[in-house]
Amino acid sequence: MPLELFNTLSGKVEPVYASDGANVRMYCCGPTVYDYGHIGNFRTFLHVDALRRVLAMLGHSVRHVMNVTDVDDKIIRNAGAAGQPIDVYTKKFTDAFFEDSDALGVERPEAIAMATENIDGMVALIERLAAQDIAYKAEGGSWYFRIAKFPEYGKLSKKDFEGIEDGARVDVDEYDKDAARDFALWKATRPGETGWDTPLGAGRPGWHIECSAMAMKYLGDSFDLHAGGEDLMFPHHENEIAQSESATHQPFARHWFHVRFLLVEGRKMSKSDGNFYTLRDLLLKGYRASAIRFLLLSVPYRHQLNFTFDGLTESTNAIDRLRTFHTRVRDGKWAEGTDPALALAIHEGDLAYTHALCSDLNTAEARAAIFDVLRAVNTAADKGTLLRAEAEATLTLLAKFDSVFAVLEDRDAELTRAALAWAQREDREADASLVATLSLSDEDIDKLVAARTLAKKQRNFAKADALRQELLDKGIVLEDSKDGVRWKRK
RNA sequence: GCACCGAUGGCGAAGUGGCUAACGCGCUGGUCUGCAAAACCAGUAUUCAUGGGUUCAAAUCCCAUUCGGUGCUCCA
Repeated sequence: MPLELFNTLSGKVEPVYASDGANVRMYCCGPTVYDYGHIGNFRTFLHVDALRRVLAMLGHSVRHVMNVTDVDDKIIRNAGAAGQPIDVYTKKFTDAFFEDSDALGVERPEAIAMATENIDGMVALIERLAAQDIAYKAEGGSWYFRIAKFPEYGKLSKKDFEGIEDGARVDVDEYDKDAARDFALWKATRPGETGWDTPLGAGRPGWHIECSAMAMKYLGDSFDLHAGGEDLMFPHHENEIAQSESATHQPFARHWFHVRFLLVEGRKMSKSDGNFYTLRDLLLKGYRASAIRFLLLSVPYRHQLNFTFDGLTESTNAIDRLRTFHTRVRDGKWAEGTDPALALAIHEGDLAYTHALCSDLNTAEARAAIFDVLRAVNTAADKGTLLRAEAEATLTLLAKFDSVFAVLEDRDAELTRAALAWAQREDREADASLVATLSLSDEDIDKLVAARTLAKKQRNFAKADALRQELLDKGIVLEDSKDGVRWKRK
C-alpha cells in the first residue's frame, strides 16, 4: 500500500515514492538555534518523524536531511547580547534541540546539515545564479534574487503577483533592490558582525539560499519531498523553489508537505499571552514526554491542533492503558491454540491501522484502529479465550503501532529526571510534587510495596492500606493482579 | 483590506453523499477485588455553528451569516 499525502504544490493527495528507485529523499527545514524549541516547533518535527517512520514501516528506505540554521540575524543579535561568539551560543541550543528531539522520540535524520559548514555551496549557487543575471549585487554589497526572472514565482503558495505594483509596499530603506519583492541571497557584513570572506564579498548567507544549497548538496538537484511548518510555505519555500529551479532548470522537490500550526488553550501561542511552552517547561510541570508526543501526533498534521493541559492528561491516561495492555499480553500465560474470530479482528485492525496512515497520515484513525483491537483482545483475555496465536499477533501489531507512535516503552521518569537536573543547573523552577515523586528510587518503592504485600498476606489491611496511601501520596499507584503487584508512577 | 482553512457529545477527535455518527478521555451503573487499582460489560450526540438551498438521500455539495485560526512581515 503506498503512502499518499497531500501535496501543497499540486493541491492533491498523491503517493510518495522514491523516484530514484532506491531511497525516498526528503528534506525538512530544521530549527534556527537561537532559543529552546517550543511545542509548536516540535509538532512539525514530530509529524515529519511520523512520516519517515511510516515510510520505513512500509518498507521504504529513507534518506532524510535536515538543516540547522546556526547563523542568522537573530542569532547574531542574541549572541552579541550574551557576549558570546555565535558558535558557542548556537552550540548550546543545537545540543538542547537534539536532546529535546530524543526525549520526544524523534529519530535522527540520515544527515544533519549545519549552515555554517556549507557556506561554499551557498556561494557557488549564488554565483551560478549571478552568471544568468538572476542574482545581482546591490549598492550595499548584498546580493538579491531577481524575481522577474522566475515567472512561476508563487506556484507553491498559490499567490498571484500580477498586479502587485513594484514599490507599492517597499520600505524606504530598501531602494537598493531592483524590485520590492526581490529577496536577499547574501547579506553584506556590517562592521563588527560575523561574516565570511568570499568571492561575493564579505557577508553571510540569506536564510533561503541555505536550504536550497544544502538540500541539493545532500539529495541532488531534484528530490522526492520537502517538509516544513505551514508558515514556511511563503516566502521561504517559494524562494527555495525560485533559487533552485532557476539554477538547475529542473523541478526542485516533487512533493511539498506542510504541517499546520497549533493553538494553546484555544489561542495562538505567544510569549506575551503567557501560553508559550517549551518541552522543558512542560516536563518541569510534571507532564510526560510520551504524553506530549502522543498528543501532538494524535491530531492529523493538516488540522490545527488545540494543545491543552486536559489534552495532555487524556494522552497520559490513554498511554497508560496501552502500556498496561501491552504488558498484559506480553507477560500473560496463554494456552496454545487459535481463535479464528479474534484472529480476524486483529487482522482487520492491522489493515485499518495501515490504511489510515497511508491515507494522508491519518494518525487519529490509526490510533482508533489500535484501540479497537485492544478492547477485543482484553475482552477475550478476561473471558479466558485469548490463545497463544492471537497473543502473538497482537504483540506484532503493537510493535507495528509503536514503530510509528513510539510511546510503549516507558522512559518518562528518566527523561523527567534529566529535565530536573537541567533545571537545577540553570536555576529554573520545577513542580515541587514532581521533585518529591522522583526522589523516591525504584528500590525504595519496591521495599514499601513488599512491606505492604506482607501486611496484606497477614490480613493486616489497615497497615497495607496505609502503606498504599503513603505511596499514592508520592505519586505511586499500585495494581494487584494474580501475578503479583505492579506499580507505576502517576 | 485581500486570500485561504476550520466549526461534530462534557473535552479531544474520525468520518466529506446512503447501514444504529468511529476512537480516546471523562462521567454513571454493574462484574471482579478484603477494599482499591487495572480490566471488562452497559449507559452517556435522534444529531454534526446558524439560516436557506440542491438531492430519492447531506455532518458530508452550494449560498449567506456568526465565531475561531492562518498567510500577505521574522516565525514550526
